[in-house]
Parts: sequence; structure tokens; C-alpha cells
Amino acid sequence: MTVGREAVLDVIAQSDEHLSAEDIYMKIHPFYPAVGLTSIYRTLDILVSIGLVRKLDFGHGRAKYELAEDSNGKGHHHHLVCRGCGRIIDYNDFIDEELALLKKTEESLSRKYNFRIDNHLIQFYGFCDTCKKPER
Amino acid sequence: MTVGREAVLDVIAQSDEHLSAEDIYMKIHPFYPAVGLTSIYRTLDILVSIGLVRKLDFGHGRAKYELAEDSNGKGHHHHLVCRGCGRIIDYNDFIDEELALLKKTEESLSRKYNFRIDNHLIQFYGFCDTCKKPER
DNA sequence: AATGATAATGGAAATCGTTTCCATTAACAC
DNA sequence: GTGTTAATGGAAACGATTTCCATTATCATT
Repeated sequence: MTVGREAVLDVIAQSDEHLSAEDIYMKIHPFYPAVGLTSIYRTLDILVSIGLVRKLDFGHGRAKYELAEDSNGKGHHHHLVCRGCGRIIDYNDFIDEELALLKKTEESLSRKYNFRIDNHLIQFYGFCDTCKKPER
Repeated sequence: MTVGREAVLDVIAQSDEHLSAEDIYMKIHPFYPAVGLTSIYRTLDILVSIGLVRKLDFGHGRAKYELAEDSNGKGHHHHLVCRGCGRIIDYNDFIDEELALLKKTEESLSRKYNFRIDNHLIQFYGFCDTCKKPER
């Protein structure tokens, strides 16, 4: 654990948003100008690989990162993605039902396709409050 | 509808795999050498926007495209993504249960967040048959 | 056929997030 | 304090996708 790595983890832990590598760089830079973007990427890879951080792709061309659910205080959640403004809403309604079904599905798929499943992704796409066009 | 557009849609319709823009270009080029990559991208955008084609991102850095479920003969399905070799498996086990829960969730989320949901994404990640490491 | 307006085209260049390279520096066991 | 190794950051490379722009096809109107 070096200064730079600590800083990256700190920033992610502090923030309750989904941060891109550059977001993180921006937040760190004022305090640790010596830490470069490359190291941020490297550190993120490590944090993801040890399971502390989750890498997310909402289709906006850049990866976002959030603290893994074990430590994020929000518990397991999924995402609502606005195609208008790109806003992401975390939700955990029905999360238990979802997880139960997912578990069941995972088990069945694992068996059927001889596949070891260790992660899943659920996202809803649409238009948020402010981006909804008036009905026509 | 121009020759190039027809060709793109044809290739997607014929194939039962998930094709990248370049895959499509490769398949079209021998027959229509005049059709450029740029047009493929343009056409794909159009096909996606009118709902004939679905754009997929499996996290391999390039978008993949498949025929929308209305016309693909496979019906609604979700994906199993192998992190080892990148293989994608389409499945539709429990699809009815999944869709039922998704529908219910969508309705609730729409109301709660005043969000118009028109699409969803479900993917499982893991390691396929051949990529599974021996248990240890 | 000739005209003119508009849509579609493809190749080159630009874009931009991410990776790779590599020479430098930090850490640390001996 | 010397040697070995891991970590670093800046520049350059990378690669999928977009943008630019001059050319070409389309087609309704004369």
C-alpha cells in the first residue's frame, strides 16, 4: 500500500457517486500532484481484482468505479441509466427478490452450461424525470 | 434503404453471433468493396435507433450488435459472458420469470423515480467450461 | 434530358479513454 | 550502502469510434 493507492481508495470510499479514472485523478491531484493518471488506472485495476472496487460500464465510453457493496454502506444495488443526461440512479427496491431469482438462475445456468458465475449486471435504461419528453 | 444499409442488415440477420462493426465490415467487403467502415457505423446507429438492432457491450472494448428480439427467432434472451475467452452464451432459461420480475420492478421504479424505462440489460459474468481453472 | 435540392457516401484525419514503454525512483533485505 | 525488486509517472502508442468534407447518388420538377 503506497500513498497513491491509499489516495485512490480514499477518494472512492469518500464519494457516493460513480467516478471515472479521470474524476479520481482530478480529486487527488490538488493534494498529491505527483500521482499520475497511469497510476490511477493501475491502482484501479488492482482494487478491482482484489474485489474492493467494482468497475462499471454505463455505455458512455468511460469506465466508472464504485466501492464494492461489502463496504459501500448501500448494500447490493442496481442501476437506472438515463439515456438523456447520463444520470445514474442507484436503487435497491425489490433487490431481495431480484437476488433470489438471480441466485436460482445462476445455479441453473452454472449447471446447464458448466459455467462458473461470479458476478452479474442488471441495468435499466430510459429517460429520467427531467429528460422525459412531453408525452405525444 | 440503400445497398450498403441492406447489406449490413442482411449480415446481422444471417448471423447468429454477436458481430462488431468490423466483423460486419469484413463480411460485407468481399461483396461490396465500396462500402466503408464509416457507413457501417452510420447504418448501425440508424438500425439501433429504429429498434431493429440491439447494441451490446460486453466490456471487451468494442460494441457488438445483434438482431432485435422481435426478429431474431430466439426470442428474448440474456447473456453469459466468459471472462476468460470472451465467449458469449445466449440463454433463455427462467426468462419468463425474469421478465415478470423485471416488469414489476420497472413499474415500481418508474413510479418511484419518475423514470421512463424502455430497456434493460442482464448479464452474468464468470468462466466457461474450458476457461474454468481446476478447483483448488 | 437538364436542373437543382437533398441525402448518403467513403476515406482521411481527429478524438479520447486506456495501455504500453521505459527510464527513474522508492522500498527494503542483507 | 549495496543489490534486488516493485512502483512510479510522463510520453507515446493504441484502437474503436466520430467527425470532416469533398464527391456522388437520388429524385422530383421542368
